Amino acid sequence: MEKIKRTKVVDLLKSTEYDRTVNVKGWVRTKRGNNKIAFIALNDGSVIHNIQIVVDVPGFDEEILKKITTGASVSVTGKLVKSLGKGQPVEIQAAEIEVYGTADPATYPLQKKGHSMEFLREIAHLRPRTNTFGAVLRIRHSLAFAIHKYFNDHGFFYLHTPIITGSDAEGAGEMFRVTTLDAKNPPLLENGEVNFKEDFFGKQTNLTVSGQLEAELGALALSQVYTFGPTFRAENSNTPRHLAEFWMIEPEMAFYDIHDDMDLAEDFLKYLVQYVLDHNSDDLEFLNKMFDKELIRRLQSTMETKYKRLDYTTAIGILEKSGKKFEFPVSWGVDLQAEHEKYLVEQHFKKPVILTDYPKDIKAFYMKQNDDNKTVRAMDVLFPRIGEIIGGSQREEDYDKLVRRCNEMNIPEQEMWWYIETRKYGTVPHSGFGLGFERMVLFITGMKNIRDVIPFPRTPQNAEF
RNA sequence: UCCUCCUUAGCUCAGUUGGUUAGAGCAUCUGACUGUUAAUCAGAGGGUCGUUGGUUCAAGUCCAACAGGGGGAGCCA
Repeated sequence: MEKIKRTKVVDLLKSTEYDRTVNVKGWVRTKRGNNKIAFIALNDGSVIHNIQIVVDVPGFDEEILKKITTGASVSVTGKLVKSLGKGQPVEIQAAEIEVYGTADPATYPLQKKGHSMEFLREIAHLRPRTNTFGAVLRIRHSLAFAIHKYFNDHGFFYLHTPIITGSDAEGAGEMFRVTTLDAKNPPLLENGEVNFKEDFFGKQTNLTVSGQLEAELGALALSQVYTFGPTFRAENSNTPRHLAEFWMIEPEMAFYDIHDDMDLAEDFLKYLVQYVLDHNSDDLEFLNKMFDKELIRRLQSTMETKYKRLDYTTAIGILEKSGKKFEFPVSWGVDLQAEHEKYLVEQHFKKPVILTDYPKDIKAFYMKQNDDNKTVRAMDVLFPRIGEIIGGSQREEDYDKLVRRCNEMNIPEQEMWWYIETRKYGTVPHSGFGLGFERMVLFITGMKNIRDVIPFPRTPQNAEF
């Protein structure tokens, strides 16, 4: 038989050109039947659905059919026909089957039946072959693409900020050290401390915790830039919302005040949700059915509503008047705890909330100071189920105020000279925010644990795959 | 890092006040069935009860330490 080009399952299922010979390649999900007829559900990851292969058993070598078990990889050539059974539009009547790789059923860990997420994390090398991870990974891709598309279509430039950074003053958490020094025998100074002058870069370096400061440099030249890259936090965080290695999106815009910043954040989030609703409906329906019956409705409701915007001081008033007993008592000046954010978003307003103008003492040094000398132009977007999904602010563009704030917060001015100097030459008002990519995937897929929305999660005590 | 719960077959779990030979469903294997839909029906195999130590005549069951995992909290995105 002449060689026929492979067609993906996603295209075969949409095809109405019946009775033509096609070739499909993929991994067996199930085989069932008897000694006359067998049905193989084949999946190639192009779509959540399988294509059904119909096998006339007496016409095939028994040894080949024996190898076709759950997990095996095969190439099937045959006639694409309208399905005789219910449940699928088309099926393939197999004429030729080649087995690429077998999967011993006695040891292959993936069964036809569902597995717990905890078990699947232990077999991260195989879990992409499940329906759930296929759906999550396709949605993750869609979201990444939509992010680039949104910014590209809005005149932003993709700026690549460094992954290895020489500054440790960003204040966004513990950092991973990057070094080529011998851990057992490092060069020492006379006082016994490690001599980092002999290290690869001639100074202490770390993995980045944020590309924001560098993104600001880009915005102060290109007007609108964004970063989309990996970030690293060496915090000992063991929660369903934290990773040691995660991806972050950080747009930074010159000539934007905090209101422009909030407008962009809200429009951006809605665009991403709508993009996935439009392009991944099969995967969303699967997740909605299997994991989270409210998922699609919740996504749609965040599209329809306008996010509630209010300042920190007003929010504190609402919490104080709520009459609720919080584990952490509320008063002006405290940082909002998860329980407080949950109350505001899920009980009081019942919609996403954008909180602004936080006390300066609980926020970073680079945020623009308000005239009240108490608060800064920060804005956090709080989502149901997730909590803080975006953190952003208008940046302090005044040279003297920024230097004063650095001194107050013990930020080493000499290390940050390049950042501070942008306020000396052609400074402009500007703003930006950071979106945790995995938290967005978490929200859109309805998954419950952030370890299940990234292919290879990095968490404390876990870097197996 | 703190609090809390869990660890029994390949997977998901049950296992009584400590008491003979540790159970189920699914998966796997064998057989039956001419169109199945996470097929169905019948049968079979499969366990050092996370590890180490202790209490006891006797430990899957009680105690301790350690390891791994879940949930909550903090840190944050």
